[in-house]
Amino acid sequence: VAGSHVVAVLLHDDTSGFTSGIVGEIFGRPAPAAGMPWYTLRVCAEGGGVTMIGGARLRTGFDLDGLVNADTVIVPGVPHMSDEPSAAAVAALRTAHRGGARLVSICSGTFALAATGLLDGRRAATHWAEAAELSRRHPSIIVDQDVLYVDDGDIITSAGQAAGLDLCLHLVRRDHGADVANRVARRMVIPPHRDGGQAQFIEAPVNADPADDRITGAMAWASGNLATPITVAALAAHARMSVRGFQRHFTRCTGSSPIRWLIRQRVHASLPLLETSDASVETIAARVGFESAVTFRHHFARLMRTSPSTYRKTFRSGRSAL
DNA sequence: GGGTTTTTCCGCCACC
DNA sequence: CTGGTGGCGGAAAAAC
Repeated sequence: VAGSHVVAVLLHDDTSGFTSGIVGEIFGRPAPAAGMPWYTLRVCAEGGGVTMIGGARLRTGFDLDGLVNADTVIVPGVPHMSDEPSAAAVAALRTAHRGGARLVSICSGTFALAATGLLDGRRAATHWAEAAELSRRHPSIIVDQDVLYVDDGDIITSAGQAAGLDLCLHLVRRDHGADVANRVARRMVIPPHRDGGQAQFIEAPVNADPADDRITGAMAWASGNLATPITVAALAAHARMSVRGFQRHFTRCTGSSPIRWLIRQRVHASLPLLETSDASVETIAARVGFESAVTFRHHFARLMRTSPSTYRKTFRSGRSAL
């Protein structure tokens, strides 16, 4: 598509403004750098308007026709989204998908995508409290309860309302690279990437475990010192725990083991370097804390499904026209 | 790519 | 008895 990438957000009654606001903040604001291809946002609703939580009414600039020729269609969740969406909305989503649009849902918006049948046999995420209901209604969908979002190529689903933020940043990363996504994240004053499970949010988010502070403290220390070799023993020492206890607490509050988390951090830190610097792969490997380039390539390939050098080439040769 | 060494993981048990 | 902690050792993974 020449020119601007069209993002259509499809609202439903009882929208809170929060999720649609996320979409607006990321896709509705100007590009982080002048002159680059960016997004055009269309806010759409069946009938040209929706009710909002608290009794407000929102009139949108587009009806379902706003989905026509969109490159991305985003459906934010609302309470009771699990009610069957209208036939017209389902048809519009199907048509958009057939026309090449990627379909995106936030939180319970996944139910609307599920109603199109396009998710059958594929992996999807939704809010943890509604995962069971989604499985019951659409048994062929593989509901992943352990992630913030699932990117299945042309269909991308996210777990909770705030996970929609992670997902939208992920889309920017996919379209324009990690460096641009990081700049958008910085503008919004949020961390550029959150890892892993919603598991950490499921159990007792209210009763904060004092051990979590020591874990996050160790994580912060590691993030700031990625360039140096870091052992699990050193992390445990920073958390003032035994290695065994540290591993236990880390997996509980993070959903992944310490070393896996660390490797992800290192790979993520390498992305902007690959995109914007001319440093060799070896140099970058060292800068993000891998002891050898071989190890770096190994983990990069496992997580990104490409090699560091082809990743670099992809973002050098104007992939952002997507 | 395959083999060796080192590190991490995790079940188990003992302890508080 | 419950619920958390540390240490040990074999299995698995990572680094070389």
